Amino acid sequence: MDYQFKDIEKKWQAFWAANQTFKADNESSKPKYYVLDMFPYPSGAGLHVGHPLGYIASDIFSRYKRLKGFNVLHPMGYDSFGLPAEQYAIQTGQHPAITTEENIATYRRQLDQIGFSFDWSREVRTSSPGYYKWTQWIFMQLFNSWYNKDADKAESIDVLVKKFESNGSAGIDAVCDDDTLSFTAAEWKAMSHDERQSELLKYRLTYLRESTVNWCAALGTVLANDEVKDGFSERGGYPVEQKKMMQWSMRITAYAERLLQGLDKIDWPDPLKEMQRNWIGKSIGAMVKFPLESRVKNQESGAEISYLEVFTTRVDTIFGVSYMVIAPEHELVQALTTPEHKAGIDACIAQTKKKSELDRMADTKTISGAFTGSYVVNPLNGDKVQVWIADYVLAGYGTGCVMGVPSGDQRDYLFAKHFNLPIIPIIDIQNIETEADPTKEGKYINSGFINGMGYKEATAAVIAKLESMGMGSGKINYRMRDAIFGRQRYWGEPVPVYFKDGLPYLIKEEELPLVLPEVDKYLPTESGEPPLARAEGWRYSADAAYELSTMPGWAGSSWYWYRYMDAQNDTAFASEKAIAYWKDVDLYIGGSEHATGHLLYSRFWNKFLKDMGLVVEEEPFKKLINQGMIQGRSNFVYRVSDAEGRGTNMFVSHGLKAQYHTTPIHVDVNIVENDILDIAKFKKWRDDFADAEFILENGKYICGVEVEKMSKSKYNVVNPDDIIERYGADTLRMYEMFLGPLEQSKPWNTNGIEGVFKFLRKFWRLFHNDAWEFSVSDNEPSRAELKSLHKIILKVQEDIERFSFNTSVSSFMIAVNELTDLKCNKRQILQDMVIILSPYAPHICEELWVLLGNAPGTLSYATYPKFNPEYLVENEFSYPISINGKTKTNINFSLSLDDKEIEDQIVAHAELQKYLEGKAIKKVIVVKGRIINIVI
RNA sequence: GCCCAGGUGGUGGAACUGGUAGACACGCAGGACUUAAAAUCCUGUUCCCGUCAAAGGAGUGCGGGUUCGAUUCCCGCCCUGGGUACCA
Repeated sequence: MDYQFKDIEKKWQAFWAANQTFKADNESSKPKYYVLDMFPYPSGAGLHVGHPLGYIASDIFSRYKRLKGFNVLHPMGYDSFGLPAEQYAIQTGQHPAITTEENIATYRRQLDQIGFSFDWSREVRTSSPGYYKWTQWIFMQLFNSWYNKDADKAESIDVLVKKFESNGSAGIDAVCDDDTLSFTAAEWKAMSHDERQSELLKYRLTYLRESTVNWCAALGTVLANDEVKDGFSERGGYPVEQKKMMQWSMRITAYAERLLQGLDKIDWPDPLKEMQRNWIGKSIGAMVKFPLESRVKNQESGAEISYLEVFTTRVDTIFGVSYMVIAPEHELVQALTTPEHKAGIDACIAQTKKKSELDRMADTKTISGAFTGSYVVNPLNGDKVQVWIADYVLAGYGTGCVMGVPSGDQRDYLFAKHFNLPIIPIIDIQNIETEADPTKEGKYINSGFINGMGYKEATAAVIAKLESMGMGSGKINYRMRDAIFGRQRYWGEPVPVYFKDGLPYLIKEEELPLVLPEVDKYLPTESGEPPLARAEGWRYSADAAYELSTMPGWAGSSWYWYRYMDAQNDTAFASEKAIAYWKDVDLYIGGSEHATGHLLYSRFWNKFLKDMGLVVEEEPFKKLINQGMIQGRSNFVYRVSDAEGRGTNMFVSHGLKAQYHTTPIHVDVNIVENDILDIAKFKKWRDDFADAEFILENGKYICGVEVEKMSKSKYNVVNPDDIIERYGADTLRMYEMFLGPLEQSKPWNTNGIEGVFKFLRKFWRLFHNDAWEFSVSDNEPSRAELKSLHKIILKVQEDIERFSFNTSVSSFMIAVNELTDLKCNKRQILQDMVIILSPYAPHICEELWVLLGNAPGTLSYATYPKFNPEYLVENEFSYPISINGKTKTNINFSLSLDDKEIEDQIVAHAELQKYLEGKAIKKVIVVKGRIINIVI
């Protein structure tokens, strides 16, 4: 029979499901190996061709590891809470659970078609109560914990309470809020219950704090940065401003140093580690207090403030300070502003509120700021320094307050130039005519007692001086901020907390899961409360209301790999035994776009769970591979605008669009063929295009093209379904690998898929005679056949172990081409070929495996063939001969000759004379088995 | 802006540790088989100049550098993609 991929694939997928071929056991005499994929968010667009890229790679690896004798855990699930389902719910009224359920069914069908060796008995869904019960449970453990810096780990809050009871707050070294009180044991005991709870909240690893959010008053909701475009909501185009709001936060900063140190112990791509290091942003510097010329009152806390404190990494430049800047949202701004400057300050704050943090940092061209009218005093030279506000200073980083040193910092330089503030040179070799010079070389000038010193000496001297004055000290600062953990959304895990007298308390453990209540609409209430406020009668008790915000998208994904170890467990997030067996993830494959989100939060929760003694490894993912993103190829039509700039019904072809005013509109790539629009389909595609008219070129409408992220909203999603229908899953699997290096991003195209399909047919044909009858020979293989086989045994093994799947597909092609040329149909060769190819193309291999006379289903647990180097031994090599680095010819030499012997023969070689142009040979470089270079 | 990655024929890519640039495919051109098409097979295919054949020259985003030798290492620039804390 010819290669009937449809029948074969259906048959084996059914076989694997019926026999639970890939079910992993939680005990085994084999070594364990845990291969994890980043689980997908089940979007309404279905699985697109980008998803399987990583899954195919991990599946090849899993199948390979089974062949190598490992007990492999390879699970799959769904990260099923998220914004898109909620937005869809808002538009249609459809409950997100229903949408999600449907999407998951689609995903499952699509995944099954590709022939993955997942253990589906362990499937997880973050939105199912049986799962999020444990997400809530972990939240509770965090709430019940504090970070003890002395022990350098999280501990139960009860330990802290005991310390307070015996010694008060003395000697406590915790990661906590900066407004904790000092008290004795007696004072602690004298506190009211509420006072104690309020104090403890400042230490808990999940806690409430004021955070800035994108607030859209018109929609009455908080928006993701994603939903905000240029200061307006993407939906509706309403203005968005920055607003402060009480939010749940996670004290991830407690783990900053451990998150940083842990990077050295894991096998992750260096760029990704680098991104995390930069995100954590450890900087060694100093805190410096600048006394205020006159004291002010903090209007929020009522405290008297006598100084502004800054963090700086260049304390040595303190004599170059010519102004001070605080963030526009800094709590002292109003207090520092003098009446005559109030108008300017208020205008500046209003401007800032319109910009997101990202805009503020990205925009270095517009320099804006305002003088408050107040002054501080430089503690080292007594200079009076103006206090400004400027939006390049962020309240969330450091102290929200920066000392301006224009000679050493470019942003400060531009700011000083713009507002005519002094620029003081402080280092002798500094050149500050046109820009700042941040040099650390040279000797200090204009710098009081450090004049003449070098950088290191000066830094130490300044810190020592500040410490002796009580005006500063050395300090390590992290750029990373605590993670905001509340979302004003419906489709997420409810936070297992209720409020009584304004203080948060956990619900009881036996009350878990706190199930997401039903609501009439998925929008915020008219008064701007989150959607959960709509749930009627949903309160903890008559005098205690539930927390109304839900958890962020990353909550459920921060521990899911443990759930796979013991997915059905009802009494723990995973049993101690299961965790002790599987321990951690050996190989994790996913996109680098998660570098500073998911991958950091997961490490954080893992470290916390380790501190609690609940898991055994400090790091969750031993080895990580980033698969590249398969990008979409978007098509555009160009809508012509009229004189007033309004869109018309007329669309102009790409080549002629320069003659009109146009707006590009994404068009579904499925109604475009080779960039030519199918006009009939276009008119049917959306109602508002039914009467569209077109300006064509050469009778065709040519669409514009752009490469961007594959996404439903860009109408550029390509499903794997069509490809499977046409070529089968084995072809899809091999083609996605053949497309290029796993780690590289690339736009999707199907240009080369025919070649892969032809390869599989060619492979099938090796086992069949001209009449398509199965026919293999039991004769001894020839030396040439064995050479082809052992070349591929070695190559595929090496390639899989360095995740170079594209090159092994090429090698398979070469091997099959060679065996076809040799007309090889020897069982000894072909049986091993089937095993080697099976991780890549499992269906066809299962079929051939059985045709070869093996028991069905045993291929997955067969043994990878052993490589024998004897078959590859060569005794001669055709050396490329280059003259001054330019290859001229090839000459054969025995590989047993040493460099000197080759050199002697080269010098005497007659054939080379014509290349030497009569010049003398200066030097001969022989690289054994590689190249010979003659220098003349 | 900042952080990270990438840029090689008409296309996807290969060259793993500084050692023959373009493997393997796609596409294209020509041919075989066929009434025809599909399928299959064979030959050619980086560019320029040129030939019966050859022999030259250029060439891995751009400009420099190190080296006997650079796609690979270093410096500067340009372009593209990802992240930038409420997309996941």
